[in-house]
Amino acid sequence: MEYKVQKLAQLAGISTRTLRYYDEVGILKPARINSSGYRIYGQVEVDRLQQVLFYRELGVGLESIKEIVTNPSFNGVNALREHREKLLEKREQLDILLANVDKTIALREGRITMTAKEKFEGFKQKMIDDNEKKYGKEIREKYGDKVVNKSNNKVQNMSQEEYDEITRLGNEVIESLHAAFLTGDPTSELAQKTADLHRQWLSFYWEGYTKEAHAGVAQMYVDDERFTAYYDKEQPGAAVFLRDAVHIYTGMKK
Amino acid sequence: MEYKVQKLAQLAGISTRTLRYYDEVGILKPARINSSGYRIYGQVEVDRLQQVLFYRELGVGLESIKEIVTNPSFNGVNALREHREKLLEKREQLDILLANVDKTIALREGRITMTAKEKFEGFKQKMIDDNEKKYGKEIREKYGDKVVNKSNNKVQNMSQEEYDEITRLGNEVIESLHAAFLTGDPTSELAQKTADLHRQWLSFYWEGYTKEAHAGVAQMYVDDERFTAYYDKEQPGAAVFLRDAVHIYTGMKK
DNA sequence: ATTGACATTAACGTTGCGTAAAGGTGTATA
DNA sequence: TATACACCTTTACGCAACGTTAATGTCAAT
Repeated sequence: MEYKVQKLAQLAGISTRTLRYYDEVGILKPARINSSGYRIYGQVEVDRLQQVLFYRELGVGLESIKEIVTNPSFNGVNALREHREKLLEKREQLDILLANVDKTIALREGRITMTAKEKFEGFKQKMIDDNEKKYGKEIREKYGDKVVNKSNNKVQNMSQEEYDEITRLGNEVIESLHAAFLTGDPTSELAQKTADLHRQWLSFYWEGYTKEAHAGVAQMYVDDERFTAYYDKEQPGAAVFLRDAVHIYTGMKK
Repeated sequence: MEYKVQKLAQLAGISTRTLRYYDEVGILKPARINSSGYRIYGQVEVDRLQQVLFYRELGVGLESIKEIVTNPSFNGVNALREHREKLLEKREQLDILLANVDKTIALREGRITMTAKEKFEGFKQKMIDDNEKKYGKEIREKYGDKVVNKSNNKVQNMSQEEYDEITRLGNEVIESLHAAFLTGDPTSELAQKTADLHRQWLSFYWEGYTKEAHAGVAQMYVDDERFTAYYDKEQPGAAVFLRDAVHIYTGMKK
């Protein structure tokens, strides 16, 4: 049995364009071309097309399909396994997106009144601007623009609740540090709790928390006098103490 | 503070091409163009860009983003909700793909040895070909090419186990029909069990089982003499009996 | 004056076809 | 036999969101 494009197309439930395209990219060449230049397909091609469509339904890309169907020695299962991995990745990505979208919707339709929100937006912007003015350049040099921007974006899209929460956490860190400092022992339970609070606080600004980065920031509190001044304001030595506590907390203590 | 493309680009962690593209499609126009034709962005544009990138990270399309950021009255939350629906659909699609891929992998790496498998592939192909030769045209006319192709594809990608199972089921239908026919009552338990077996058997070939289609096929067994002959071979009247049983089973009995 | 970093526009490439447009082929019918 | 009509062909733009040359202009410093 021989078919021209349209016959084969409706046999397979696809368009003639698709068949021509498959010919063009070498996925499925017709058995022969007749004297009028028409594409003529035979049984072999029908079978092959069936394979192609099967893989296509699984979402496999045409390039991979081509490898599978043109290369008899090619292992279809392995290709499928690779494909599976890609699908899994995509789904994870989707899940992350969905979580963020849900979160954003929840925050946006939240209980922030318009005027209060506007004022609040001003605060946030000020917070970002201040930070940029004070530390912008160094921080950007140290961590790269992307990280800083992500952080700023995060702040900008924060809700009142989140803002309150982060402020509260910030105060808690200070209070906890104050109490822990009095023990004089960075390994003490209180000091470790402080380190943990500090981690939570940081996590508001950072996408992916890592121990290394945490330890790095703690070290910066000692190296950069502006930070040192902030933490040492009421208790000289508090910055060093916090760094030690965090280094122990993160297991970065040499 | 004013920025040219590169400054703004690295501030935002994107490419200059992206900025020019956003200008081109009207998502983010520069504040002004200087005498040399350079794009100059100000604080307003930085803020806007931050918004754009925020929505972009949520996977929102540029068209929607454009609506959101250029139209102050536009409701961002609603756009997000729409977007959320799209994401959910995508994930469902992905899940279906994944399930099918997994299934295929499991079947392919199954216990069919190469030579046995090849022989088996031959059988399957023969089965498809025979069917096409016998009933192809009519069936295709009645149910459309897509349905038939899906069915054929399904058979072609069946494992030995599935093939055995379907053969076994087919026999079971015949045996059960034989026994039920002796009761003479299509409403009898045995007859209804036969109808159920028949449903299971059909479901191997069909994607979406519906009562209507089931009833239709049963009717065809009576209308088409080739089928009638097959079922009536040992017991004349069996085809009609099966149809009646199925019509009762599916609730299609007028 | 030259170099080097930065800017510009223009235009193709990516994936898998849909959708014309412009024109040959095959056959049934007036 | 002319013509209509269904079917075939190639060519090529369009989609999303930019990446990637290529060719060329601008600015500040050497």
